[in-house]
Amino acid sequence: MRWSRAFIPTLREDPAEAEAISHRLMVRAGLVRQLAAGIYVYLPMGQRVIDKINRILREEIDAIGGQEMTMPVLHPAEIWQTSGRWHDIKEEMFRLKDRNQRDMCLGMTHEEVIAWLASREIRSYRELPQIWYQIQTKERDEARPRSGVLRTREFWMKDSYTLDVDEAGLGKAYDLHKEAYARIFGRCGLTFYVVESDPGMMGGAGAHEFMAPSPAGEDEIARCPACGYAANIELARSVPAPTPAAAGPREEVATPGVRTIAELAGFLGVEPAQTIKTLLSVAPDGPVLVLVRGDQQLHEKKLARLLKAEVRPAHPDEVRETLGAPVGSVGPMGARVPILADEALRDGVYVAGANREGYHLRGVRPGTDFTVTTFADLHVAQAGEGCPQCGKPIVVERVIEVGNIFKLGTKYSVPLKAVYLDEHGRERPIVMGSYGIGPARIAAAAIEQHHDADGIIWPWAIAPLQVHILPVNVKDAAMLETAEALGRDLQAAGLETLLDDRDERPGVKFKDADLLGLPIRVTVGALLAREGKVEVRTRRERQDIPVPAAAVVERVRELAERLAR
RNA sequence: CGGGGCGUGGCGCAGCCUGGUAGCGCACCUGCCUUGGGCGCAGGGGGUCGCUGGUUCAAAUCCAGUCGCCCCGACCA
Repeated sequence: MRWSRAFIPTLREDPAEAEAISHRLMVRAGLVRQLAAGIYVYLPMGQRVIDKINRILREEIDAIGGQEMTMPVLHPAEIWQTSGRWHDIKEEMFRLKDRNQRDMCLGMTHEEVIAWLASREIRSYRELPQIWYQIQTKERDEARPRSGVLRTREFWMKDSYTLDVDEAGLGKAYDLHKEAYARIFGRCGLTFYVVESDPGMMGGAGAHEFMAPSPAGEDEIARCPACGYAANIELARSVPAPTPAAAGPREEVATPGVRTIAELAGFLGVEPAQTIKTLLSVAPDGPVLVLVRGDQQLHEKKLARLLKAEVRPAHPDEVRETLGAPVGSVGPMGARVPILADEALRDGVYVAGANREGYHLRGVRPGTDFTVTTFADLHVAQAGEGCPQCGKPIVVERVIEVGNIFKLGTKYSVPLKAVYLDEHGRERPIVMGSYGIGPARIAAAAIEQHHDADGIIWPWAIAPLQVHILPVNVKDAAMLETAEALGRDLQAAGLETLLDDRDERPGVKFKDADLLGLPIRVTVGALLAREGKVEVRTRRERQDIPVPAAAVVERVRELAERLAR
């Protein structure tokens, strides 16, 4: 490929709207352009990266028995009404009507279509298992698209679905995907973790996410470097340090003006961990009192999961109405609503609000002084707390979710009547799994993990092209001819090349080469006339190695082998 | 949906507070020059200042509305 005839619109400066590193570099290197919030055009270099990733996806999913198909983006409302998600999902689904006023929507995912297909075509256990997949765009009206290509309203997704006769079959299909995913992300050059995740509205029995660590990520995980425990922060467990012992009888103390845990601890000279944080939450069935230790944060997702319902914090006037005291002075004593307490509060003696404005109680023992309806894990796991498996300190990291796998079970097959006859002639629902990977997120995560101040450093397997040939001065006939000859030779050797034949100053071309980040660069410059040599360097090491022109293919091959690992 | 910010040639920005008819850098075009890290000189093209309405003799500038984009939070199958 010749740069002079290619469309690679690089930018000298960072675009104003781009914040995340991958966003800035993808725009500056001419990979993508934004059409609207969360809607992107993939330019030729960006498309090549996506193609490379998709090729790896196809190879690995095919290898576990996946069969590629293509499903529609436009769906009739019926199948979504049947599964119940037409109503469960709100503004996030793009909805429209056709000319006959029939309800339609744009596909956010394809469980319904798969279940519909299976319901019509699968009859017998003899036809199972199946692994079906597609690589296609998904449409979701995201509340807030952000970080360039990391969270968009239209995005590519490799989504596969498994159909099995029973849970055991699903387990096998699930494990096959888990292994395939690890190979995929490894091949793409990503550092990643496999973490336990919340199945959420996908429903079902189990789920994992594949997470690429990066400060640009939107999710957090807790993991244990010692034993390998890893989970999304939404369900990560942790063992907080024991509550410091406290002596003294139960007594009411005046705490004028104290509103926060920090103020309370400071005022009374106790540790935050020796206090109880009392929060009133409102669930559909009414208010509940939620207690966490003063040094902990309530995780609303955990609370919602426990109550199996959406919850919201109570308004200050609701707090006063329910407990007879303002927010800063409330506590569990005497409360006439269900009390949910974090497990860290099973033991210990605490300071808690007295439900009387300006007063707190010392010497409060949960379970003794008041009745806890349910003890549960309700706190946010924090760095340094104990691993739930081995007790060693956990770490908390920001990550980009690059893939997820769900055990769906029969959540979609039952309503959509995707059933088969087993060997005894009994009708049974198909057991499903669903598995997603976002190719654009892989690309962005790779950039987040592999870049320097000057640009992208592409992992070999997903680089748009492999070798950047850079004649320093194209008006020098010998340089240009040598560069062209090298391009032909390298291509003949099976390598993908970009020849920067533009009549630009060397500095401009060097900067662009660093920005685009092809793994290997061959510079044809003054050394050619002097010694008959050109220079070969890797983008990562940036160390020029003089090589006789005739030995370039050999040298590049060696480097390629090393870079491809 | 709550909070904050920004819309001025292709890109990045100044001008706005204190109204007087638009400027800088880069990019682009022409010529000369230069060629190992975003050269130099000279000349040139390109903008209804997001949109609508209002105030005013006069609006990029003041007022109202509206649209778009970004960031934080909520949300996220």
